[in-house]
Amino acid sequence: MIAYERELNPEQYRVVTEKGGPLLVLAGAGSGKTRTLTYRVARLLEDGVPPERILLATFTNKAARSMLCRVESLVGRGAGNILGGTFHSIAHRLLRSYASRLDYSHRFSIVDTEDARQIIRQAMDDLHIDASLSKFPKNTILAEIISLAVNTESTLEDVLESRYPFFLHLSPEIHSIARRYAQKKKELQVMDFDDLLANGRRLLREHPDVLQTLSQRFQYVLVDEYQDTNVLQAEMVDLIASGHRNLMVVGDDSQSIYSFRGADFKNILRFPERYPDCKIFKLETNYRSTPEILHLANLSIHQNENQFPKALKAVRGRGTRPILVSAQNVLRQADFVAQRIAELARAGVAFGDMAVLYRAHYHSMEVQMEMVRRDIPFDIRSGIRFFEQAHVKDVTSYMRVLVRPDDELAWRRLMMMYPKIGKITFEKIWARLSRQENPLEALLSESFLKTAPKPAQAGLEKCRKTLLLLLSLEAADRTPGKIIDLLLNQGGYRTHLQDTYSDATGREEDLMQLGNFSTRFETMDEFLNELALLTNMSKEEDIEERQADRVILSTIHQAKGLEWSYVFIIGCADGMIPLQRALREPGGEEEERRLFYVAVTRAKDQLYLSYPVLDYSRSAGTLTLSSSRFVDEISPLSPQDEQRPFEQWALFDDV
DNA sequence: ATACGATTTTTTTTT
DNA sequence: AAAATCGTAT
Repeated sequence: MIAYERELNPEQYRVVTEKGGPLLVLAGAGSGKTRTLTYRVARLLEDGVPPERILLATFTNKAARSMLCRVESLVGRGAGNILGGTFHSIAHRLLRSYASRLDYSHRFSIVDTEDARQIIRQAMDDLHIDASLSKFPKNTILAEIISLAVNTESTLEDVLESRYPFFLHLSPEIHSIARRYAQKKKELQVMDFDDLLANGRRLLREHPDVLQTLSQRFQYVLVDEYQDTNVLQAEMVDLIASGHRNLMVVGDDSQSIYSFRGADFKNILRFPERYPDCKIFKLETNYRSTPEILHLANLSIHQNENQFPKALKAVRGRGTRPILVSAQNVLRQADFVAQRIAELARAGVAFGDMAVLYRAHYHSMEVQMEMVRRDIPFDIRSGIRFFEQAHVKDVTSYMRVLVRPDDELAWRRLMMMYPKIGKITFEKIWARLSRQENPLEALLSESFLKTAPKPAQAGLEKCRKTLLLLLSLEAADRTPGKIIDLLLNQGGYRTHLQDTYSDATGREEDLMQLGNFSTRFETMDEFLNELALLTNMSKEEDIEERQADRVILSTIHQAKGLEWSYVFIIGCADGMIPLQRALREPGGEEEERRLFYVAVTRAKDQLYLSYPVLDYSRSAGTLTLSSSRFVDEISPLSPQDEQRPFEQWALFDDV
């Protein structure tokens, strides 16, 4: 038995022991939100609720894994039957079982952002819309527009009007592209990320028997990071919880930072309206940060209008005041950060206890270079997602055609790696190939080769050889690891890597890692299907990574939920945070302030805010920047002010 | 006509 | 650093 009363504070204890019904938990930063949630699940299990009747929706796969892990160690037995994961992965699992209900093959596959953009580009080609001629939005932007319309459940016009007014006059064309895109996805039997949610909800909405089964099954539904849900996700949750109405949502409206992908923190603000009988709990005791850091955080977030009133209460003793550093330029800023990190390290602080946070990846360029120069070990929570890198997509496209010979996107990628096969030649080859019962077998036949355009034949022959090589593997041996090995050593892919990239060795190592990673999956099919939903090779799980003592460089978004003793927020200039571009969005300033709040509340002991006074950009030349409005609006009136939230330092070269 | 290499631009955040 | 675009070679 767990000694709940001793291990939890009274706020948390009340939440954990509350019986059932709709519950809204407003959990401030560092208030033990995850702890509360895991103890609650443990408590349910101890009360005899079967694990398979609990649904736990989280924001990232990592959060789900670590939470279930903690639950298991609490109750001392497997909690593996709990359905836990991101909304996308939960929807994915439902759709695998019920795909036929929505007129999809149960073998549908998932396309990632890049694939989706490709399909949209094809849709534009089909409609003879040339993006380069007029000032027509590029496929990337179109993908965003279409996605946002789905996720906010609004019309394309609404999205255009609020976020892209300068494209409003093109709405008929954009509509036809969207329609064509949907049609193509259907033909290819693929779903994009948004389809997973939209179809997941459709399944529950339109198939009462499915809803009946699922809503009866899930006796308890728990949702983490509720402030970041969008309309589709919120409704899915409502539907699934409709059977037993034991719905607990946990979140912090002040940390809602994902509106760019449709998240609507009105879901959390209006939860009490949707569930008038709900009970509201607040967790406001902060165990993480010093009172000085919390003072700054509270001052900042109080500038926002739309929120539940709240204030974090510190339990820790006094620390040092945060410091605002104005540096002459980005190089000086980088120099300061690296210098300070080196000093702290010499004073005995572990590298792993320090982090540098920023609004956008490119803000960190100079810091990265300076860290390399000084030999400071660091890890970038990189912007480029592992599974989206070119070499990973290259090798997985071979796997894809083996599993699904009609996978056009995979074929396209695969063939275009060979010489003399570009966009047009591929179209020609595919026009013939796709008519065949099994494109893979057709390609392997000698006779097919002759029908291909002359210049491409040599490349195609190589392609054929490589595929034959892969097919020569025994079915049981046809694993991702083995395929990668063959491609590198006999398929000529190693040469291709070396010819194409300067960092070929690093990429080769990535591929070995990918091979290792794939062994977690039972079948190659499963591996490929899950791939699109993964962002990173869960570094937390690798023991090596956990022990690695490195400074973390991360965007604020990716830092959510994490904490460090020493935190440097760089680029605290107006235009960087708040980011100029984000201010144009409706509600942009408040969202950016929440982002700032998230960044500030990551720090446990010491917080440094820094900004460059001069910045250089190719388009605008040299610019003078001023400190962020988020800093200015809480600035002390005088340096003697006892309540001042930060000290000020200035770093300029001697003149 | 097509591929491919050189050149230019362009960066928010993520499932 | 990667993608989009442009110009040239085949």
